[in-house]
Amino acid sequence: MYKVTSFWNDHSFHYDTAMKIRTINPEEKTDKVIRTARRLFVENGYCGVSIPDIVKASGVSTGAIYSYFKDKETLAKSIHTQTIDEFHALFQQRLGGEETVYEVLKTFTELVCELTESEPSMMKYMLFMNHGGSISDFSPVCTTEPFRLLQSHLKRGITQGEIRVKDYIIAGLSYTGITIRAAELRMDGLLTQPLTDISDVLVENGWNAIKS
Amino acid sequence: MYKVTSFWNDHSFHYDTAMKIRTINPEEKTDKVIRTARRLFVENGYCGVSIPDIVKASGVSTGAIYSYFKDKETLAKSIHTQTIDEFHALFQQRLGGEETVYEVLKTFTELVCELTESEPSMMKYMLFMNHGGSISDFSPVCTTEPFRLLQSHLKRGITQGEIRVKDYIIAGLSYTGITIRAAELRMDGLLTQPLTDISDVLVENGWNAIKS
DNA sequence: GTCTATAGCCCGATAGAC
DNA sequence: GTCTATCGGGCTATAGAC
Repeated sequence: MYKVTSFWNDHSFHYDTAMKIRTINPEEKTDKVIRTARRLFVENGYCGVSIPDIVKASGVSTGAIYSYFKDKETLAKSIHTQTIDEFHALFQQRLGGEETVYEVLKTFTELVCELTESEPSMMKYMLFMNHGGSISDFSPVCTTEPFRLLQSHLKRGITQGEIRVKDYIIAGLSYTGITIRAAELRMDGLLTQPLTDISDVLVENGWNAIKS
Repeated sequence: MYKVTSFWNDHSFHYDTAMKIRTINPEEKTDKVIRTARRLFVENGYCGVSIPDIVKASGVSTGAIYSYFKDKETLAKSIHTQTIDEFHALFQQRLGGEETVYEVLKTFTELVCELTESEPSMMKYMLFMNHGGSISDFSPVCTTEPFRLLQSHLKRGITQGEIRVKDYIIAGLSYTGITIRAAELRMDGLLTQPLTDISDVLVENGWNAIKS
């Protein structure tokens, strides 16, 4: 059997009566496996990373990995779900719900810029990870919650006349395309400045692309 | 030994004296292997495609493949080079050399839109193919000739005051980001319209993003 | 629950027939 | 030059000790 637990829960540490740290517990190891595997997957692709590779890089044994995850595909699926959930949580956390469309878009760009610098594995996963059709039922990142949230704000902006582009999908890809492309080039090493230094320009260009 | 020949050369067909078609010759088979492998690579990733897979899909035997290409990596490298050369040739073919910056950018978008519909494997390769670090010295697509050509025109546009954004790299990614994102979403099945139907909108949005 | 060792499979690359 | 058969190696997943 296997189980997939939340990243952050109240079982992350156990102390015995003498307050000495016990053996690292399963939740921590699961987390370590997921983060290590995500980094390796974005670097080498799903098929390019073997379980022995993950064992060596994470320090968690084969047996332990297979006790947490039924198989390699289940591990990949956990990484997928948790990465998107994590991004969505961070995005919602920054949104109070009362913003103008412009402010929501600006928040999106700023988040992507910051995460590209601070959590490159996470952003690389979201932008580059292509499970190569081999794993069938992975929702493309652009159909997931954070992007649907963005789309609902765009629809509002179009209705209210703030946005010139009438199709909300085209408006969305036109705004986000700039931010996403900048993140891609930054992670490919073509942009040498930190993305956080140019997020204002990206917001400005994206908004010019679609505003009325 | 192995050799990599140009896609289009004068040895593609041989006729005997009675004008009956001879056995399919090596150039045709090399081409078939490259195109089949490219399609499989973009679908399943480099590591996700085995030589037996290519043998089955192309109808060319293992022995023949290894006579054209030293190994799997050499085959991948040939695909990479030829795909970029092919795109660059098509791009230059549409440019007379006397265009305004706007016309060059518009030509780029129109080419990407048309190829996304007519040669999806080629565009998928250029946009998605990530050799996962495993193959070391692959130039990222965005550092290759066609993109440098675009950049030289952008520099001119900035100097002449047609473009507001002062950094040519940021101007370039802001314009192309929209076109490229549209191609990505189309190939992921999220855009149902043919890209050729919306290329005017993409040009307009991209130009609005960077124009003075 | 977690370890090591290994079974069984398929891959990349080659050898040798034609 | 092109085929099929095959070798060694490394993979996924499991079995069995602790």
